[in-house]
Amino acid sequence: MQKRHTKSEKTREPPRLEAQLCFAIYGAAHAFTRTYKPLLEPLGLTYPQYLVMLTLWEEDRQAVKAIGERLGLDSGTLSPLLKRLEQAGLVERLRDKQDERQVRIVLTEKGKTLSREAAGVMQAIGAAAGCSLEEMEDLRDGLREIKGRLLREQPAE
Amino acid sequence: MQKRHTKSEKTREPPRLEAQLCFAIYGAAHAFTRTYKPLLEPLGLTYPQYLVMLTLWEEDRQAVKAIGERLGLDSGTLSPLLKRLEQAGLVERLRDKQDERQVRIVLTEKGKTLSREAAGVMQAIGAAAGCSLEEMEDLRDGLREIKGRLLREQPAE
DNA sequence: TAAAATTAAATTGCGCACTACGTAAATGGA
DNA sequence: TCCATTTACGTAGTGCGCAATTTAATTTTA
Repeated sequence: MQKRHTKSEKTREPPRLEAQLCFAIYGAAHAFTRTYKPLLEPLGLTYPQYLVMLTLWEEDRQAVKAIGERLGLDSGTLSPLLKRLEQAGLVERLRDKQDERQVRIVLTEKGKTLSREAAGVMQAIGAAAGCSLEEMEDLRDGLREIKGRLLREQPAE
Repeated sequence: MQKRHTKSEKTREPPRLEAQLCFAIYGAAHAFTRTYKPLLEPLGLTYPQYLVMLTLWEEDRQAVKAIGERLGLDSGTLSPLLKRLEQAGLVERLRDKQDERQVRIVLTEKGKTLSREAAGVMQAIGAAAGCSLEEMEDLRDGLREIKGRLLREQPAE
């Protein structure tokens, strides 16, 4: 497959595979967001907003922290994002009565209704990816695996 | 490696799997950038900057457009990024004499030297991911595959 | 109970990433 | 030659994503 090295520099040995994996994961992630973008536009959602809505459709009234743990995002990212969802009328942000440090994110009726429309998005993605369910499962598992290993190495900081 | 095929793929039932794949790719991409971040910090590079440098170490004097095609980025993203690399003294931006629309990105000595230091980063990533070469290859190929399908569906817009 | 430590969100600042738009240089007719 | 079109970059505005700091509420400890 490779044809154009050993030209002038042979100093570089095999960073190629590592680099290729970098490019692959980077490109695949962007490919996902690009594919979703036109599908989500009619719903008025960005891709990260869609992911937040997915977690809320699974479980309503979550605290910001819980959403952040699910998606690997912190309050610096979520606070403004959730405010935009609130402005769009999809969620409300309510202080927890028991622990007033927490803000619970609650779906509005409009937010709940949106999940029906979003069902079509999921179908479309499956079609665009041209994946069987087993392919999706394999990829999901492979990604979870490498993600898990990457994140477990570091936290011992 | 994969043995997870519990046949019975007709269960078109839940959006769960689609959601899980979303979360997986999203999380894995972020896990990559987070793992790289502390390793790249001593080099003064962000992850996207590192990817740009990788392409330049493979081939110097590329035009902005060529780099963009390699990484799937456009000039709106690359122009400010390349300016920061220039300010860091790693590259120069030179107008092409033959076609003055193009700006060629040229490694400085400092930029070339940096590739030696970066070699250590690549080792560290392999270790952090705990991956064999085959695993990395499999994942790369799976990602390329799905990315290719995603991007080929859309452009017929 | 008061002080200290911990925790949850929000805020700030910087760097991507994309869309839309603008400028200038090359190109391709008539 | 002229002029419309295409191409290569750049800028502006919006929205993530993260680190560091701040504010406020809760828990711990003395």
